[in-house]
Amino acid sequence: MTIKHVAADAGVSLQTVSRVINKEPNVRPEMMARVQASIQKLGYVPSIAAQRMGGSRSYLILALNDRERTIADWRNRQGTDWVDQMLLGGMLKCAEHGYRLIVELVDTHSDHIERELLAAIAALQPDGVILTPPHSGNPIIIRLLDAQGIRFARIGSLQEGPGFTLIMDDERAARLATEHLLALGHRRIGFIAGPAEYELSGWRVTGWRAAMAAAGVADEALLATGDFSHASGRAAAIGLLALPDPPTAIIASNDQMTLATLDLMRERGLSVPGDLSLVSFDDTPIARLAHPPLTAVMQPIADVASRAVELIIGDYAGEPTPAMPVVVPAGLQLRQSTAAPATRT
Amino acid sequence: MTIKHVAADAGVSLQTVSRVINKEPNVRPEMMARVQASIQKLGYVPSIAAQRMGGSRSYLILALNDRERTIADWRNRQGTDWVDQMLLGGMLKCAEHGYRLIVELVDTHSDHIERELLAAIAALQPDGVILTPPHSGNPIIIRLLDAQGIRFARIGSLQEGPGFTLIMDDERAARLATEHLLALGHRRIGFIAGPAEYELSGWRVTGWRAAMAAAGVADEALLATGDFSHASGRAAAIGLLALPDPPTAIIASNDQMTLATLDLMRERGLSVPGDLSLVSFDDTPIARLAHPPLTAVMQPIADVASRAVELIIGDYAGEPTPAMPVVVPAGLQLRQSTAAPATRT
DNA sequence: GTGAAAGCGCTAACAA
DNA sequence: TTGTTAGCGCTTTCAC
Repeated sequence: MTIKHVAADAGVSLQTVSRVINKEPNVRPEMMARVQASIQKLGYVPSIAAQRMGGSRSYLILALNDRERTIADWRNRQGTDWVDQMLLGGMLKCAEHGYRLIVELVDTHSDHIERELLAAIAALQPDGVILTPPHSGNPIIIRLLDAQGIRFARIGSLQEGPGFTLIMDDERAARLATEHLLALGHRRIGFIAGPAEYELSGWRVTGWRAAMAAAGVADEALLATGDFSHASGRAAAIGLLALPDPPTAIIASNDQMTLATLDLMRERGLSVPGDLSLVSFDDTPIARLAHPPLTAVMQPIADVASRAVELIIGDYAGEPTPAMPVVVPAGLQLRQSTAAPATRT
Repeated sequence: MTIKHVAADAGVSLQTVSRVINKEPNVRPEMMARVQASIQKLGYVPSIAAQRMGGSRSYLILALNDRERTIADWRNRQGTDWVDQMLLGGMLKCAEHGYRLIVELVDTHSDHIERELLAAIAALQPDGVILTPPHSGNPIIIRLLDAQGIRFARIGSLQEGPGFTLIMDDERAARLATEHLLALGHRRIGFIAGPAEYELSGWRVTGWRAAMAAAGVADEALLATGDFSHASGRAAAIGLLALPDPPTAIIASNDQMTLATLDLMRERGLSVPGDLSLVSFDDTPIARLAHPPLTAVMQPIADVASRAVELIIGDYAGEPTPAMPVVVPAGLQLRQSTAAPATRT
């Protein structure tokens, strides 16, 4: 079934069929109806390879993820569902417009990152690329994509430069989380930050700092840093709890580090939220399956991915570009890991 | 960068470059080296769209999943990582061979399933399709793929017919699980089966039945059925526990139903494994994050997906086809939800 | 062992 | 508004 069959069946030229397929103007309604009837009847669907060859779009969008971290998450099976949420939001939005989303893994730290990316682009010739952290802040990738003239969306990066930028308002989310704890009566609220490699690590710290300062209880000693791993979260928690005036609540920058803190408390025979309130970031399945279920900042990954696809596709239709960055609000999911602090003696 | 540039740079014809790319014979080693040097130098990567247009492969493999169930899993965020494991095994294996894996969602119950599938095939012209349950047992899909002459692998189906078939040895796994409980001293072992729509539901029951019969403790009253949902698992568990001679252990056919049973026990103030031993199926993240962590049958989804890709790609190279079905062993992961039964008074 | 030709299914630029 | 022509980058004939 090719465009030729349709043209023959409808008694028109190839070009007219092509125009109908691509919703181009300058086709009489009756012609259009006739062509569409033939398309329907013959079950014709254009080959994207041929469309691509003809100089049109490839209807392919690449979702670029960090290879090492993604594979580690898949192997660990700890419930990290970043990729699933990307697919939920991105793939479904793609499907609405006849696009496909292809997940591609690329090494961030590799020196041949350019080769890898160029190879993927040359092979697939995607119409757009979605960058996730830490790729979204990688100047090499950004420059390369820009030079190639490929539209791309950067999720979780505010770095200046070309491409659509989308963030989940981490700063505000961190402030909300902190204010929630302050409202419960906490004054010593520790914060376990993520690695500096991720821009959002800084935003989250900023939000916490702002809320603490506003409440007049700021103390940089309450800030620790991890690298998103369980082990690093544990180490950070140990440090915070060893302070002369330890926190009564801790916010950790992802679920793994929060869980590490929870495990540590359990080991020490202490209770959450009795002895320590805990707020997590990301709200992957692990947060709701923990005991107690964790109060957590929900990352609207599916929404952001969906918006990213819209931006990439919408651009083609000549739609106006919204102001950057596009901010998708993150919410605080209250669960059972937060409570008023125990009264000190 | 096209094949032309390479040909010009190497001082050979297009055809020779093409031969080198496709590892065809009849190219002198020195020619080959020269061409490869040019390819390397220019960073040339063939366009898969053009390759496809030229009558060659598309280097695309479709992973067909059930739309409704997959989207529900993504939205629920309960840690079901079937798609991730498919990607882990399938996508990485694809990457090794220059292929891409595209996840495609299709309605099983839809009457326009043929239209959906044909559209995807016409658009992408994939070199192969991987079918997962319940698609893998769907005669309409199987017939259609066969008629289209597309290679396909069916995971989790033993139904006769064309295509490669792969199973995870559910029957043996169920037997192992049952024998584990028997060895612990259990005699009343309940089984919550999955819906008949999934062939593997039956295999699991068969394994349990065989082990129970071999031990001389078979009792069909101990068999209940659910539909893989939490609610159905709960209902099934309630039924089993209400028996005159209730089970001291229950095996449920997936993690959701096992967790429902665990929740039920907790509600009733009973302990696992103290009052009831529990064995789960699938071993998604939820199983290891439960309290207590669940002894579970691990589904080697990544391995199976990897094998499926190998079969599809390998076939092209003229490799001999292994005997069907390809059986990938499933193991039993021992955790803390199983123990010897409490002694009856 | 190598090269020249034709054609895959589609779209862009042009002409009518 | 419609049809015609050329060409996208590659692989397949088929000659040499």
